[in-house]
Amino acid sequence: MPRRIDTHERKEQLAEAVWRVIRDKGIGAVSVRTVAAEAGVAVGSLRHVFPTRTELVEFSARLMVRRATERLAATARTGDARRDAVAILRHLIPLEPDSRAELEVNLALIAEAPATPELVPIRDEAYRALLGLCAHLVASLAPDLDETRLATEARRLHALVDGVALHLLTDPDTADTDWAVECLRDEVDRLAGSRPR
Amino acid sequence: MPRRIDTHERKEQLAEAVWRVIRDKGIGAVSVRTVAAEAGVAVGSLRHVFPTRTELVEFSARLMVRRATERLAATARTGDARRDAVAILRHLIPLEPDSRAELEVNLALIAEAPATPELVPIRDEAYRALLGLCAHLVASLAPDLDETRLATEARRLHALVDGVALHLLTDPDTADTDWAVECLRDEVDRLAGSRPR
DNA sequence: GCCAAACTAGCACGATCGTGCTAGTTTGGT
DNA sequence: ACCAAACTAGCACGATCGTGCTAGTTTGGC
Repeated sequence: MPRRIDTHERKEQLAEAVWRVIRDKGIGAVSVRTVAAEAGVAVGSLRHVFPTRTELVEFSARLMVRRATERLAATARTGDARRDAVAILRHLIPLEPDSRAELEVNLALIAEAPATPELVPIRDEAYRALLGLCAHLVASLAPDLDETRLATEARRLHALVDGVALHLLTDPDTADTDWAVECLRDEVDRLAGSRPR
Repeated sequence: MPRRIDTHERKEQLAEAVWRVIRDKGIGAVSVRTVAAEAGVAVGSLRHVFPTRTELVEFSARLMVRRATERLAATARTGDARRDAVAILRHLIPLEPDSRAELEVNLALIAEAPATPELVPIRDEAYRALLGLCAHLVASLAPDLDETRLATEARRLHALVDGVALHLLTDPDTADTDWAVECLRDEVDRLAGSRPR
C-alpha cells in the first residue's frame, strides 16, 4: 500500500496548531483555514485527517486533557505527602508555558461548549478526574477524615486550585506568582496539620 | 426635535439580548444579526445605537459589571461581620439565574479577550474590584492581621470564591449547591476564628 | 516497473459575518 | 401644518466560514 499510516503524529501536530491559534487569537479564530495555515499545511491535507472542524477541535481538547494527565502522572513521588501534594498542585496552575497554554485552551473550550456540545463530555471528564485527584491528595494528607468531610475538603481544594489557576491566568500583574504557590502550600499544611479536627 | 433621546433603555435592552445569545449559543454566536433578531429589532436599528459590533459587546460587558456591582451594594448589612460576609459571598456565586448569567457572560468575555482587546481593561477592572471587596471582607472578619497577611488572605478568598463559582457553573451534577455555600462559610469562620493566628 | 491506495492541494458553493450606505418613517418644537 | 432630526429598515459589498468535490502527487507491495 501507499505511505505509512502514522496519522497520529500529524494529528498531534495539527492539535498543537489549534492551541497556538487559541493562545494568540482566541477560540473564535479557530477555523480549518487558520489552523491549516498555522500548521503550514493545506486545508485539504488537514481535512484528510480531520474531515470536519468539530473533529479537529474535539481531538485537540482530548489531547490536551491527555497531556495534562501524563504530566501529572510523571511528577516524582518522594513519599512525603505534603511535598508530593505541593509538587502536584504546582502542575495544575499556569506557572510554565505549557501548563499555561493548557489552561487557556481549557478555558476557551468551556466558553465554547454551548456552541459545540461534543466538548461537554470532555470537560466533564476532566472535571471529574481533577476532583478525584484532589480527593486522593486530601486522603493522603489527612487519612483520618470521614467520607463526607473528605468529599467536602476535596471539593474545596479543587475550587481553590482552579481559582488560583484562573487568577494567575488573567492577573494584570503577571510578575509575582509566589502568592499562588504559597496559597496552595497553606492549604496543604492546613489539611495535614489538623488531622482529626 | 424628534423623538426622545432615551438611548439608555434601548442599549440595556440590546445588552440583555447579547447575554441571552451568549447564554444559549455561546460567545461565538454573538453577531449584530443574531443579537438584533434576539432583541426583535432590525440590524439597522441596532447599528443606530451601536455603530460597530465591538461597541455592542463592550457596552454589554460594562453593563454586566455595573449590574453585579449594584447587586452587591444592595445586600443588606446587619452589622454581624460573619453573616454579612456570607451574604455577600453568596451573591458572587451562580445560585440564581441572574448571577449565573453574569458569570457565564464574564467567562465568555475572558475567553474572547484575545480577539477583542477592548475587553481586557473591563475584565481587569472587575478583577481588581472583586479583589478589593475580598480584602474588605477579610479586614472586617480579622481586623488584627498585618498588611501582608491581609493581602494574602484576600487573594486566597478571591481565588476560592471564583473557583467555587466556576465549578458551580459547569458542575455536571447541578442538583446540590449546598457544598458551595458551606465551603464559603467555612472560610469565613476560619478567617474570623483565628484572629491573630 | 506499476498500480492502487494514501495523501496533498485546491476549487466552488452557499451561508454568515461586519459594515458603509441610502431610503422610508416617526415625532417633537415651532 | 411642517420640517429637520431621530429613528427604523434594509440593500450591497467584500471577507471568511465549513464542507463537498475533484484533480495531482507520493509510495509501498507486487
